[in-house]
Amino acid sequence: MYSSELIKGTLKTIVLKLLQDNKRMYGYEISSKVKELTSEKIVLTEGALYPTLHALEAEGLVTTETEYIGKRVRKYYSLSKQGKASSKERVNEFADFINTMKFLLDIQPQVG
Amino acid sequence: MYSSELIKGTLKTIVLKLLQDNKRMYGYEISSKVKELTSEKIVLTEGALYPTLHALEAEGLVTTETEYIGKRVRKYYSLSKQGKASSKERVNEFADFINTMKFLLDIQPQVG
DNA sequence: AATAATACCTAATTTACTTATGTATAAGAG
DNA sequence: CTCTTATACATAAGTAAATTAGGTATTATT
Repeated sequence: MYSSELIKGTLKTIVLKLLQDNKRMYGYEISSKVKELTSEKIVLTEGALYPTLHALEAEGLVTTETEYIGKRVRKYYSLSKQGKASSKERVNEFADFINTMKFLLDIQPQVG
Repeated sequence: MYSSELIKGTLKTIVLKLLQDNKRMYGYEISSKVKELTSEKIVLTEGALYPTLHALEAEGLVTTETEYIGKRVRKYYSLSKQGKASSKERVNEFADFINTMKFLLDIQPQVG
């Protein structure tokens, strides 16, 4: 687990990228997927995730569909057209940022 | 210039790393150096930098010496022993974080 | 003489979280 | 068959780390 400061500001980027790869996901699924993909190094708390999803919807970057599995509700999120564009932009910006930081912090790519 | 969210949480790491490379720096110099090294992609605002330097001092990670250049004051910062250790830790953690994020966001190292 | 650069500082506000709490259904363990 | 864990959503209060905006003063440049 990384110190919480580090992850700050990357949540929206992570969510948008996952939605780009998976078309349609619900909150709990996003959180599980990130935990799995990062071997629990990055864990999205519900208190951060749900408000972020609501913000993305308010910004028009995602659309939602509610479904019922039995009596249990699931809210699926999909990228809108702007969401797809925003996702690419954000990932590119982050990639650029990584390069700048690697240079600034003199981080070498590890061999092996 | 990156969106301000991205840079969040990296300020202390950047400052500690610069102090590790340069032994002794003053606030304005740190800010100028970062601007220069990143071609103005990362610009530390004074409202963020000075409180951060004070916090690092309060945490015992840096020590200070005040000098006068003519009548103008300069406050030099140097890493303490703990500061040096903390600097390495933070840079390593960030390097690890970068790798996790590259995987998660499917970022390829660019050729050329 | 006016402006820009150097050099420090802090207070009010905003942002993006964490922590805590709440509701409810479904599955699995003992 | 009851208890715990997992699934699945949500919000509210508090906190940390910025931004924004202001302030002071010296030195260099136009």
